[in-house]
Amino acid sequence: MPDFHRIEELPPLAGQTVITRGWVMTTRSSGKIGFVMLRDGTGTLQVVLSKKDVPEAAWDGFGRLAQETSAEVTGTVRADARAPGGVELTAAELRILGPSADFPITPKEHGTAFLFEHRHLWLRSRRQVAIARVRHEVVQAIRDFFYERHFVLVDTPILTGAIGEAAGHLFATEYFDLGTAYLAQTGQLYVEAAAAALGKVYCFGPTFRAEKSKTRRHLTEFWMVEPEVAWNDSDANMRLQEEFVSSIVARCLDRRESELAELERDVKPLEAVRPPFPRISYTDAVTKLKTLGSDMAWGRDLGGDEETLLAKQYDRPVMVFNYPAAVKAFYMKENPADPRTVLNNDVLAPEGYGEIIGGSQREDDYDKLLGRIRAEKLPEDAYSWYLDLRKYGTFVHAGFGLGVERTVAWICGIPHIREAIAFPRTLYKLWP
RNA sequence: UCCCGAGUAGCUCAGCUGGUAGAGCAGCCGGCUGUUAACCGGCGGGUCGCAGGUUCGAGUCCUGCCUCGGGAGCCA
Repeated sequence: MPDFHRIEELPPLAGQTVITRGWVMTTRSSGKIGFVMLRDGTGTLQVVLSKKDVPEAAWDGFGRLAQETSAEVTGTVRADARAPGGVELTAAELRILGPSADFPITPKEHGTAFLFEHRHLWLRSRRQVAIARVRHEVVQAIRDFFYERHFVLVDTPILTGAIGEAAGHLFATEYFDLGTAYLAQTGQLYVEAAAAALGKVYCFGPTFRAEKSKTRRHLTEFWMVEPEVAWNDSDANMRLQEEFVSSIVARCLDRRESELAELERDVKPLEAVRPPFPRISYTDAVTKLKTLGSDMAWGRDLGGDEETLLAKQYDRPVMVFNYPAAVKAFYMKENPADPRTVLNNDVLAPEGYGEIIGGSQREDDYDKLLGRIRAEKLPEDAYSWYLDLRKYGTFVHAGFGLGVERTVAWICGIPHIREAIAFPRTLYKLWP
């Protein structure tokens, strides 16, 4: 295989003769001169062919190029103000590697239904490439953040027995002679066990929810990162969250500027994302929502409308803490100052993107936890190992979960979470 | 599951109080030596989501169904 260059490597090579490969985006011709926009995932390149300067076979090949034909071009790198990107390739030779006819996604408008039916091909578009690169940066920023702070990655099981909150919202599958297994909707309970072993841990993997959600904020399969820290209380948990979110955003602003520009993302709101984030108790939030015209009542969970209304009041993510125990999960620690509430918090992203984090201090009192399990009629046997964590050296600890796709959608400024993952899984999408 | 909305050419859509199907783009053919979603000329392209009903006549009106999109609930 001959040595070749990726498009991103070409700008410093002006004057040199190189080989490059890629896929055709568009072609244009003015009779005896031809232009090809080539992309290879690292960048885009304009290739110029002059009929009199290339072999007949190469000129003939130019005529057979169609959208998404893959081709190899040999030519001279040349700086030219007329070329998009400032550098173009004057072709000496062109070879078709893979023909393409009638590519379904044309450079015109398409509806989302059509695009998602062709998701495997839509991924090649500029916007989708930019989103994929931002997502990659978000994931790397997450891993680096925890690595630098000496957290240990613990991979939690995807197949689990009956555990978690409500089994009706889990995907079920046969599991040999052990009955039904469920796809995990959280790694949190396992990561709590690991926190007692390793101190600061996190899990990062796919999560599954069988809810029949039909909104721009929901997927049935999504990626979630869940840190859990021994000896952190709810307040320390919130400080970790704001530092975490701020570092992810800063990293994208620093290293994915061109992708955000490609997505036409206004980065002003992102630049404001710095600690400290505003904090408001659930109770104060209810009062505030009422003054803003909402019919919100104490005791109800915040709905999408309430979250958006509240988040609009701030220029950065807002933390809402200490919700009523009745609307929250059994494992959240009771608030000693007001037992009607628990020591938890959500982080609401600005610009209407909603909840990107849900977290809490965990109930570390054996009897109180057992009481909650019984009150919610959860299978006590299934939670015996979880109760053990409170039996053998119980410890103050807290953690949270951040939804990767919601975070990516917010940072990219895209309207629908489905574009934030390569192959989204929703109520009606299992293919491709 | 509930509430809205949409299904017409490969794609995006138009089609008026009912009169027998239209545009742009894509594709194909031809022209052009600097194009930027190039441009100019020409050509082909339809089970109007499905089934039934009203009517002399239905893309258009009525009923049912199907598919998809948005929202609610649930949550990250």
